[in-house]
Amino acid sequence: MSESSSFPPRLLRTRLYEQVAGQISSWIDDNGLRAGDKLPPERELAQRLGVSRATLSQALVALEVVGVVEVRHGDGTVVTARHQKSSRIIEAIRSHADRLPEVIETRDALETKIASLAAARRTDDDLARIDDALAFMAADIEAGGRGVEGDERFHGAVTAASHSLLLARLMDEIGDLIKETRLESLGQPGRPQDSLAGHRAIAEAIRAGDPAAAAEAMHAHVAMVSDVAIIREAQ
Amino acid sequence: MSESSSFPPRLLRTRLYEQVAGQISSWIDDNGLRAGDKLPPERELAQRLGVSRATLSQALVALEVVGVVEVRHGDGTVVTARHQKSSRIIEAIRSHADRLPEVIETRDALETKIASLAAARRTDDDLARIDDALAFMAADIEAGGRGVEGDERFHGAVTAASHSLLLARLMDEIGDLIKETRLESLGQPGRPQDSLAGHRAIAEAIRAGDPAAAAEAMHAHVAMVSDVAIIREAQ
DNA sequence: CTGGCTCAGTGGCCTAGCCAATAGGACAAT
DNA sequence: ATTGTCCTATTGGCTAGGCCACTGAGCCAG
Repeated sequence: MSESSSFPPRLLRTRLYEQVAGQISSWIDDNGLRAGDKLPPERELAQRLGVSRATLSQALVALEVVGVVEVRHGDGTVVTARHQKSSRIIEAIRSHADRLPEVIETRDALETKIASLAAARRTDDDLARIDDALAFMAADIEAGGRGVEGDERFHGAVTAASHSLLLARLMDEIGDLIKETRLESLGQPGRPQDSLAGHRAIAEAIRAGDPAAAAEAMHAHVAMVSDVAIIREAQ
Repeated sequence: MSESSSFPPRLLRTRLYEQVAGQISSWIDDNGLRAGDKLPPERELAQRLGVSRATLSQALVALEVVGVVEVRHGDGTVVTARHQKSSRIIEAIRSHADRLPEVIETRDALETKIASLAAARRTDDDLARIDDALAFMAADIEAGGRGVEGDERFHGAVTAASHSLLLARLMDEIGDLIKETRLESLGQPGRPQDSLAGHRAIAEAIRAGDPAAAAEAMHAHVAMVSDVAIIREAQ
């Protein structure tokens, strides 16, 4: 019983510190604060936001971990240089649907390399996992599914086969973004089969231990996904 | 007056919540807790660690932001599936010096793509910034420097010219790691000049608007850096 | 000009306590 | 048997108020 993915919005419950962190963050933007600028003292800030100092403190910890501010004992809280970057970028991209091409580009850059490394380094176990993913996707499509999960597993298995923690980490980083493109792509009629064929070509190149062929196959595969996204764009 | 880099260890001052977060994190590892497993109640945990509930709460916020745990009101605190991933990876890589090749690989994947995009999209302003960086590096080397900052500026300018927020974000992500390889590479005698020559080749391809040539030039450049790193490895 | 001192401002952390959400059991209704 | 309702112990959310520790700036003696 394949579950429809649109269920109750799972009404999010925010903790107070999250709201506070968000407000501070946007306050920083709105007032154009730059790196080095100071935030108001905790006591004042807490009062202005209507929360206790303890809660405000939690919010500051969160912002500190994310790298937006730096809390200096005895001195004050200052805005960091890294602000603007990191996490906000993901949001920015998510909001601009016309950023989709960027996701494709990035995916192409990473996965092409990953495929060639996988071809050079894959162990038999890696290969087995790749085949498993392929079989899973085939069965799903056979049963009328879109093969979304199989697709995800396949790319995960190939990434693992590349034996590069760093590349895996970056793929994980943009994982959510990729998932969106995946859903769009596999939603097109006939796409799942095409995608499966692409996967098979990639798998064969990896099995043969041919880096160049693997890279080329992966590039072609990503390009196929790209078509869809760009077509949607043009609408 | 170039400063010797070995100064007082700048004794780090940790906040209590950081220590607590660290302890909890390693406690999770040591006891082999898996996704879904529960942590002890806050009251008990705080007492065991000898801190107040407020401080423990900050630590949990930090761990939550990083994605190690999920705090559920009224239920408890559970370990997340994402544990092991993300932030820990960077540390793991930093500690294993033999991971350097991974950095090179990743850099190659990203920058090759960035170079080709830059060739296709660069504006005149982008080009001007690239030339500025080139000139800066040349002047630095002329004056006996190693051109470290110029190198950094150059790659930053090329990244900007690619006009891809996502790729820029990922480059930023591994920026620290790259910086280390940069220092190693440019420390070799004769390297700065070679590096500068490589940059010029890249810049010309971008100026000419030739994506394939730019990609190739960047690939060759990264490969050159790679040589050094691998040689060090073999020692 | 340098070094030591003081002091006001600011964050770090704690204690104590009430409020709110959740899970799970008891029990009624079906 | 199954389902729905209510109760309650457990557990996190948040606040209030207070003391301690650190920082930076100004002052003063050398």
